[in-house]
Amino acid sequence: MSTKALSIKDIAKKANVSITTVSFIINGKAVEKNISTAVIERVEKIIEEDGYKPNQVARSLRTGTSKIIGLIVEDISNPFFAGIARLIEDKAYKKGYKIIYSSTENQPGKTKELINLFKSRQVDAYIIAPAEGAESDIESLLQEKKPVVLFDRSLPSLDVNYVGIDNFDASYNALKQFALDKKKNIALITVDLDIEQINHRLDGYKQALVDFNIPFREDLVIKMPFNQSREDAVVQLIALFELHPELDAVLFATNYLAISGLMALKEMGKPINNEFSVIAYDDGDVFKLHTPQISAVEQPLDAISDHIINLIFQQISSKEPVAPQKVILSGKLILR
Amino acid sequence: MSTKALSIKDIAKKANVSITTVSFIINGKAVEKNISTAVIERVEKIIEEDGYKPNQVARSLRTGTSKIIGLIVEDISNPFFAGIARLIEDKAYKKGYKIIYSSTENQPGKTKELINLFKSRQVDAYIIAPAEGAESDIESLLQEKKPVVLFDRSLPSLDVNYVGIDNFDASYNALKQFALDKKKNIALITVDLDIEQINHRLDGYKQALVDFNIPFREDLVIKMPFNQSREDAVVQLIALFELHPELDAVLFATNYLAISGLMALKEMGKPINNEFSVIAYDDGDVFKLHTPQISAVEQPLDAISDHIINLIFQQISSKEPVAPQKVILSGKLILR
DNA sequence: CTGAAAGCGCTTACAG
DNA sequence: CTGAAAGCGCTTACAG
Repeated sequence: MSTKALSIKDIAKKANVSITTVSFIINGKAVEKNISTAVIERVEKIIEEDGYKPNQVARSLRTGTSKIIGLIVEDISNPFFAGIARLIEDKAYKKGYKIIYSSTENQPGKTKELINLFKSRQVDAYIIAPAEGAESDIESLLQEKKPVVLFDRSLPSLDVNYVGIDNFDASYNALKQFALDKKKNIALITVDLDIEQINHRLDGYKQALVDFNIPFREDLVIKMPFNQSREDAVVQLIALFELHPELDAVLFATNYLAISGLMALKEMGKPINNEFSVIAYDDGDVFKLHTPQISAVEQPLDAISDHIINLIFQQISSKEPVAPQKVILSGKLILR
Repeated sequence: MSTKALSIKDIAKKANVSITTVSFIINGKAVEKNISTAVIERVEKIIEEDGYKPNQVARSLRTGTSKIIGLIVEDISNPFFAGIARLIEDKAYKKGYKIIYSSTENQPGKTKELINLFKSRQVDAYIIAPAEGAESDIESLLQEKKPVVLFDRSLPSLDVNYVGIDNFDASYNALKQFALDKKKNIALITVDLDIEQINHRLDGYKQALVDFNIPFREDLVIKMPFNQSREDAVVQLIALFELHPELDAVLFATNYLAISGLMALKEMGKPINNEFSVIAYDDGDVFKLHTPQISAVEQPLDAISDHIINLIFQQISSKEPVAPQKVILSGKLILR
């Protein structure tokens, strides 16, 4: 019924105490401030009965904190980011924090815009999968001593917390498997983004070729345009597979590229078997249910989220600056 | 460098005007308030150069609005909700609004908690896929004249905006297809939630059986526990399929149940073909890439998000109360 | 043991 | 054409 929310003033009046007293009680400082038990009980009863909830906005303005964590990713609907978002939300919620998110679509400038927007909302901490060219924006956050954790993509030039998998290693292991299977013509289908994670996936591929004595061929590393439509990707990949009938193995550097690739193969009627194998980054139902099942590099979502949240709260709760940590987990090669 | 953000006071001082003047300029009321062009230009230059951004928290406290929309869903990592979240984010962003989200996991009480939390943050509008028993919480929002749009699941007892597909119709059409294919023993695999959307999916199934002269069998409607693990679901479904070798068609009422079902079938080595067909709710890559491809009821994510956002902004921008609308779209049966 | 008052950074009715 | 001042709902240093 009440169209207007209760304020601390209303509670104070009703309880016949000052708003100071109510504030101390709300914030659990009643004992420390020697408020009498009688008063505490009276006030708490009124708060309970009237369903009073402190106005967080006023609190934010006064304290400079918001209990909100900003999450900036490339695309919240990508299963990898959506999974991380879900797990982070859960863990943050348990500590009384909420998440506000935004997708950058890798648009340059969007990261800066989002950070400014979040700043003006007094966001307490930032979890960011940085787009290309986000260094300076994140640098400014660090200078202001804001808690920041990057994930998925590191920015090597910055001394900042990071959680991710060893992409070099993951690619290397995938290639090692191909080498064991006597593959000779192994393509890497990747994306034309100059971000560390993607670069490492390429580096691991190259190093493995060297170590296993497979000649590197420039024309077997395909960098697909990032903002390409699904349809265009499928067309391009069909052309690729037709152009290179000698291919006997493919590593896809992202889950959406793998999906496009599988669609291309399905359309062509080209089977996946001992003569033609594929491995995809980021495991998912689609790979488990595919016929045949698709081998994949699984990122440990739960461990990644755990580390992110722990690093965030380490920083939030400590007065002194905490030395940034780089947490590198292992991607798990799941052979099927 | 500046560890402390600029305030309107700093700008006013630097420009040698009052904060009132600066505020008018920031809020585009300069002309209306007859501020001289010289002053406007001077102030705007300083704002630009110093990169001043108004503190949104202070603004919220003063105006009672936050330019934040609250999104409450069952699970943000479910592809359906993640897709909606992405599209809504985009459309809201263009109007200067941001999204704060939370997952309820269908826990009773969680909705109330989230609404209260969002209220205390002065969220301007609510987009909710309501869990069981959320009626009274949403009712309280309506009484406070907050903009609210429900989606995915309607609450028939409330006079509130809603966007969703015609689930009765979608199930009916799926069953019609099965009838055309001369199916006789058609199971519905659904979830044990008493929410409208799920009930309608069952109702459409039943009505179609009547209309197409197929006997209804209680034992072919399987209500799986909502919070069941993937593994348990697969075990239960394998048992089901073994118990009912006479089954010749299955309609899965949610995408995750369909995925569990496909895993069960794969594990059993039971093929999907003319003798045993399936249709799934909520299309996705996993169904397109499956061998054979799986027919599905596609929800038009883009149209759903468009309607949600339009309804939200209709309410936000109008002074008078707007009559609630129920937008019922069609699910599209994609036969493969 | 408790309260009056300042102040967080804005917006806006009012005054001139 | 522009400014001083009140007030949004809190927290907290200070006073008694």
